[in-house]
Amino acid sequence: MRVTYRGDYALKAILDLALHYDRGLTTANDMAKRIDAPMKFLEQVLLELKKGGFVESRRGNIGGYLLSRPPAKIIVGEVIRFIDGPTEPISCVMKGYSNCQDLNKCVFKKLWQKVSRATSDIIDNTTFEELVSQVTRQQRVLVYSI
Amino acid sequence: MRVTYRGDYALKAILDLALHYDRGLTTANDMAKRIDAPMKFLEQVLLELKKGGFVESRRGNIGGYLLSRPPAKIIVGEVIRFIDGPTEPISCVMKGYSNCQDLNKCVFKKLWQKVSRATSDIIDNTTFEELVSQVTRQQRVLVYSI
DNA sequence: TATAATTCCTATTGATATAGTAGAGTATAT
DNA sequence: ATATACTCTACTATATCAATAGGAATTATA
Repeated sequence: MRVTYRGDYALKAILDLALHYDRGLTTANDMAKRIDAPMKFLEQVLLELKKGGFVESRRGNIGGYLLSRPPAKIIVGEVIRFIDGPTEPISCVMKGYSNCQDLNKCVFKKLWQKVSRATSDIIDNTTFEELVSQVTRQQRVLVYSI
Repeated sequence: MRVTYRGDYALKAILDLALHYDRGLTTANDMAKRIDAPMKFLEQVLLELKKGGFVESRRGNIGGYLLSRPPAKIIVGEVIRFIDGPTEPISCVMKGYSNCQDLNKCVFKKLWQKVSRATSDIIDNTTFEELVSQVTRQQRVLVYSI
């Protein structure tokens, strides 16, 4: 698995929207500043996220973006796969691939399947609700420590 | 983590040598046929593996390659990192990277660190001795089932 | 109705990585 | 000598990545 800037921005964009969930729209411009992404690049990513059904948008003056589902129903693995493609470390372990002919190859296939499963266990069991609560928890800690 | 063809061939080459450990040299040509890799490409990979101290070679007539250590002392993670580079899913979790300024970014950093550790747990605890015994076990099963 | 703000859409670019291909040079057993 | 095999370097074609750019379409509001 390799997370690209697209993927990184996508996750950060959704977290940003999750942190503002139920509090109106967020513009690409504001978001870009907060997550430190080039705004025009972020726009492309947001457009993709819209096609993926993760976000909705409103055009025109005072337009912007918002989540199309509550943060609890958006899963990290789902987003990153949609943006960056399969998370498997090598194509031979991807679904739809025929079995290896050679047994020597198969021992590696098993290894990569393990890696693949371990990765999925993490990214498919993390929702943006959890991430939001992690952020707010962190912020409380910070406030106390000041 | 993404395993390239270079990495894939490197692992398969070392397994091939491990299966012939203590039984003389193996030529790039023979190996290429067995692991189904373009021979000239494999040569480049073997040269790298030599630089990495994983294999040794002998030139000239009846030359070839052999492992420079017993299979029990060669670890998958070591090889794949040497050939394909860091296995971290994103650069911000790599060693030598400064901490994130923004807390929002940090929740992802933690996530990718988890993925990174889970991956390392697997690839850094698998030796070629284990892979060899898996292969031979498999072959026994096959023989019985014939 | 004009305007400003905003999303939507597509094209282009520069850099880098990937997966080879090719060919000549060097060493060595017979 | 010669055949065989490793060594070294250069080259190429393709794809991916990370933007950058510019304008079209939409919408609230003055």
